[in-house]
Amino acid sequence: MASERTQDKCRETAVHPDAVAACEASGLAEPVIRDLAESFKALADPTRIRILHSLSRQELCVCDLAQLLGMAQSAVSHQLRYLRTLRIVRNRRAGNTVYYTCDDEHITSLLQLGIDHIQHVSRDKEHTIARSTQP
Amino acid sequence: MASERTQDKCRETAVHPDAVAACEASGLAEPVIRDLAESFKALADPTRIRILHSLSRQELCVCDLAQLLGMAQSAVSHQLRYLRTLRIVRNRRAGNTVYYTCDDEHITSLLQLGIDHIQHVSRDKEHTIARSTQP
DNA sequence: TGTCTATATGCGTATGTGCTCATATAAGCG
DNA sequence: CGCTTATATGAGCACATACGCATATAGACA
Repeated sequence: MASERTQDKCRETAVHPDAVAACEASGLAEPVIRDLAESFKALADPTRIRILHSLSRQELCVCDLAQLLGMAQSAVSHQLRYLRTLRIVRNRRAGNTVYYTCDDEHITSLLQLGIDHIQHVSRDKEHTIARSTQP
Repeated sequence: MASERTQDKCRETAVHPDAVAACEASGLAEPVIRDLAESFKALADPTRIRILHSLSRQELCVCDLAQLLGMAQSAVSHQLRYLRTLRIVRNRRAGNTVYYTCDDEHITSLLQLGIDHIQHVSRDKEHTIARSTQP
C-alpha cells in the first residue's frame, strides 16, 4: 500500500503551519522550477562556463573552442549540441566550418552576474565576519 | 604514447588565432571557473531551488521543508547538508529542532534573477527589449 | 534511567553526466 | 570521382548525484 511514505518521521507536531503556508503561497510553479534548474544546469559545468563565456563575447568555430579549452573536438561538439538543444547557442555554417554564438541573453546575464559576484569577493564569504573574541 | 590527444582533428588551418587569443586574454581564472560551476550546481536541482527559495524568505525547520516539498526528511537533510557544506545555508538549534536560513546573498540574488527572467519571458526566447532611457 | 521526537548520516542504488573512441556526415578541392 | 578537413554523433565507460532505507545522535520529558 505504502500509505504515508512522504512524512517518514516528523509528525505534525514540529511543523510550523503558518510558515509552511506562507511558503506555499509564494511557491514557484512546477514548470518554472524545471526551467530554472535546466538553465542553472547549463551553467553548472566548467567546460560549458568557458564555452559560454567565450561565445558571449564573439563568434567562434568548433575548432577555435577546442583549442581554447585544450579539449578534444568531440567533447566540445557534444557540449555544443547540449547547449543547442536548450537554445542557448546558435550555429551558422560557412563552408566547412560551423560558427557558434550565444543566443540567450538571460543565460549570459546570469553568467556575468555570477562572475561579478565571485570576482568581487574572491574567497571571502562575506566581510561581515562576526569577530566576537578575536584569536 | 598518446602524443597529441588534445587536438583530435582540427589542424591549425581552421583556427582563428586572433579570436582565440582575444578569448584567452579575457579568459577566466581556473579557481573562478570552479567556484562558478559549484555555485550554479547548487542551483541546478529542483529540490534545492525550492529549498533555497523558501529559506531565502524565512527560517524553516527540516520538518517544515519536508512537508513543504512533500519529500522524506532524509532527502531534505541530505540536501541541507550539501548546502551547508557550501556555506549557502546556516542552521540554528532550538531544543531538538534545527532551523535553517539562507546564508549566501549571492546565491539568492542569482536565484532571484533566474526567476525574474523565466517568469518574465515565460516561453519567448528573446524580445529585443527596448532599452528604456529612464531607469 | 528510558522513551519519544527531530535531525543527521552511512550505505546502496538507480539514474545522470562528461568524456573518449570510432565513425558518420558534409563541404572543399584535386 | 576520391581525398582531405571540419563537424556531428552513437556507444561505452568512469564517475557523480539524488534519493530511500536503516540507524545514529541529540535534546526533551516522564
